[in-house]
Amino acid sequence: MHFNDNDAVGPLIVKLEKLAPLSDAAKAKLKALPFTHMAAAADERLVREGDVATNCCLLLSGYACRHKSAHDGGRQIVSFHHPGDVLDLQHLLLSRADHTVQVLTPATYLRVPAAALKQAAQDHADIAEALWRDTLIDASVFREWVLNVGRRDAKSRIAHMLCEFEVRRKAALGGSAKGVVFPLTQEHIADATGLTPVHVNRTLQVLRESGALGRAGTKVVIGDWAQLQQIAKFSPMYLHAAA
Amino acid sequence: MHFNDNDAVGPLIVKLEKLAPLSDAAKAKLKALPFTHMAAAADERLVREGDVATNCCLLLSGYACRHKSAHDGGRQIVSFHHPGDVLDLQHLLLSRADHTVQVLTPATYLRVPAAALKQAAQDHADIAEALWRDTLIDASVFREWVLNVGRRDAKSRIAHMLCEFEVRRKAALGGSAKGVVFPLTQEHIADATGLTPVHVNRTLQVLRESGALGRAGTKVVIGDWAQLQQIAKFSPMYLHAAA
DNA sequence: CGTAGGTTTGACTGATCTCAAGTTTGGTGG
DNA sequence: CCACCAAACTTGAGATCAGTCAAACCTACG
Repeated sequence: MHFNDNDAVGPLIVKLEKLAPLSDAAKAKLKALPFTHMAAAADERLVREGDVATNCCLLLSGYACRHKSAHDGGRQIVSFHHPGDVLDLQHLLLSRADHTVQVLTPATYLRVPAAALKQAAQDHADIAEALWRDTLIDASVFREWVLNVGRRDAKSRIAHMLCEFEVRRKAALGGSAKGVVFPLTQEHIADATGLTPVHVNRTLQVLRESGALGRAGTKVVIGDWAQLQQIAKFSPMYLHAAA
Repeated sequence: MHFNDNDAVGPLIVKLEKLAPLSDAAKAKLKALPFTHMAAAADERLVREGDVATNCCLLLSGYACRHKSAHDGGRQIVSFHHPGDVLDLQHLLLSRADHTVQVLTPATYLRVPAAALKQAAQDHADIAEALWRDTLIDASVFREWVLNVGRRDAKSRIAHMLCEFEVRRKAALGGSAKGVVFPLTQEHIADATGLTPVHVNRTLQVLRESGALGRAGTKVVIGDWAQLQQIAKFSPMYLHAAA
């Protein structure tokens, strides 16, 4: 199922041009990349911790996360991903996956052989720069998560995680924050913040009482965006304008 | 104080060759890099969070760390560094520092203009690959830290952090684990693990009682390396053989 | 409607934090 | 070599945040 219509890799080019200017030759190279359109059901795993990964995935629709497991079975989500994100660029140079990639919702994505993308980066310094910058921003976000999980209390920790999610969602999809529904269960939030689902539940109640958050059925929604950022002491510098 | 003796960048070449094979042309390019020999007193900051950073630092001797501050003043160390490490490769492509770089001990390092190193990477795909791989391993280590801080209890958390430190120290400097003295205060350990110094103190006592750790004056030393790894459930896969 | 997954609640436990003294250590200057 | 000092480490008691376990309760969806 190899297409070569130019539109399919469009989201990749859009993404990379935000990171570094691309020459026409580089864009042509990207358009010539082999790829496969894929669909994933909710909760499907794209890569498993310990696998040898030979593909990179460009998320087209839906949401995904990356997570690791502690020895006792505890799960830690280390990042969330939005449409347009490349999920596993580290597999260009590190073949053994140190974490699992899993979609949260039904999703579609483009699967590109890592070797082909790596070759594109070797041939075009501007492609390499864009991809490299993307991975550096990734690393900056991980650093912030270490701080978030290590040094903030439950309330600001959850608020901070949701702020980041919203800023990145908006960068990918546009729209305004008010009323945004997060595609997350309380268990996802717990796994991302290093808290238990029970404590997340209680903390969300507090955040709802203050109006910072609201609810849409069973899902969390933003109530007051300014207040949520205030509670989180959120400052998006660490995203390096990936936003 | 610009040298051009070939030996000075030797540690950089040694480091990068562990990450990717380098052509002779690439090595020549690295040897021609402009640099300055620097010395830092204990606790000196090389880069401050928020700075525009225009240099990269290759640590020659001594130890360093990177850390971020929470709004309430809480400090979170996000990585430790050993001789041979490049401290801030992210500044090749992200000019604004999202964290502080600080030495732990008196140290010497080579300061290289980021622009020159970036140019070297653009001219030589093998240099780019080695540097990129280094930053990807960095990111993998951050993911492990998120897990460590988010999902392990104080005892295994501290043990895990010390295991990583020792594996990386050994990769940089060689020698055996038994009796290794960590150049860390209990406050450093607390800042790296998201615990308070008081609780670190109490937990270290437990680890000493079991024999996993010992002491040399006021500093922590490894008592029983196998037991320490067992307590941490330490598995070095995430270091991607940076070890 | 029935069901499974997700959420909520209560009561209790426990790990870690806080604050506020001490005590030891390692370096420094006399 | 000793006395002193600052930094680092220890200790205790009490407070709290977050975890555990177990049972209900929703709510989306087939």
